Amino acid sequence: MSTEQLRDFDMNGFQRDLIDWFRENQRVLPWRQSKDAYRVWVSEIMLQQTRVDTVIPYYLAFMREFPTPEALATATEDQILKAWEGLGYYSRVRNLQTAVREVVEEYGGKVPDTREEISTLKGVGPYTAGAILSIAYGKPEPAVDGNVMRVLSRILLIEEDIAKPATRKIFERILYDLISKEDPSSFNQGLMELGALICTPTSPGCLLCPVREQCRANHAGIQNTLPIKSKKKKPVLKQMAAVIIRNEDDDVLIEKRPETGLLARLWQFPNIETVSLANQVEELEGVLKEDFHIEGKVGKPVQTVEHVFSHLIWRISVYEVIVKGRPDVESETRKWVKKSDVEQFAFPVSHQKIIQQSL
DNA sequence: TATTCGTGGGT
DNA sequence: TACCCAAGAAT
Repeated sequence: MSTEQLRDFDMNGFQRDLIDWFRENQRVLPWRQSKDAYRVWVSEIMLQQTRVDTVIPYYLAFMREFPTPEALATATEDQILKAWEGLGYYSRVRNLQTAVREVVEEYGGKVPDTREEISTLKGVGPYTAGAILSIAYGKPEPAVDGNVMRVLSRILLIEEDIAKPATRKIFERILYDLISKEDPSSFNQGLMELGALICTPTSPGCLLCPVREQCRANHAGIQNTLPIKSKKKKPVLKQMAAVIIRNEDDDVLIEKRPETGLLARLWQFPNIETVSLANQVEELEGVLKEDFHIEGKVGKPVQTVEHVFSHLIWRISVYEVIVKGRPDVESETRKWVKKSDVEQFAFPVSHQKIIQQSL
């Protein structure tokens, strides 16, 4: 044991109390019914920056539709995006399929069990690698997520800024010493479970904590001031105009978003970012004329949808244009679909709202 | 390293 | 309301 932060720390007592607590108090969750590496993998990808309660129904449906690496490897992109619709961070599922295909082709369908190999897979970063290795394969590898940094900041009284990328490595180094070598799975999951149920961001339940005796922050009475975390900047507001182009036969025009970037390859209603709210109608009509060769007045917005992302806000004024027949605007990324068929396509939540209210 | 990538729930 | 937050990774 050479880690400075672990001097005079009761490692054995901490491991024992944490693991005993986890074995007794862990939640019953779908991905805990087996330690199959593929199932663990899917759950860990879904759980990135996403709450357990949100993930559960998606996980159950996803495993029913893609029960094996082979099933996911052979699915279409439209299928996997539809399965992910509403979960957010859609590159997760595209990366997951890319990685699963590599596992099928290069590893005979068996998820690799070394950090070196598993870390080469798309979408598998330091946390996910450690989670799969410890939970599925019982290896003593750290899995440092937000819970772990918060919990250990308090337990060991560490005042590094956990918002900084470099801080994660500090915890990883500590954990290579601190992690239980007998049950790395319960130890890692126990840290996260403790963070989720007891050692919460605000008002931690120290009176119920199984490791309060080992907690330096609790002894010092400063558990509410940890962890140290610098603040993020506010999201930028973007004024948008979207248009529902439809005809008298319930045909609707939709388009596919660009290959990369925000909401990549999801479907949407044609829309633009407008320079000014005052001239929004003119801007939209100009684009309809030049880009779609559709003449006509868009009138007043039929609804306004606001959607908040991590780093920006869309305030969307939704217009409607009725056309005759099906103007020939189709291409690789634009198509006419029956209103009743729209549900087959994967849309971002902001456009799901448009569908619900106006379609 | 800082930013880009969603969404919904909690306070 | 206006934040903050959640089992992060890619760029």
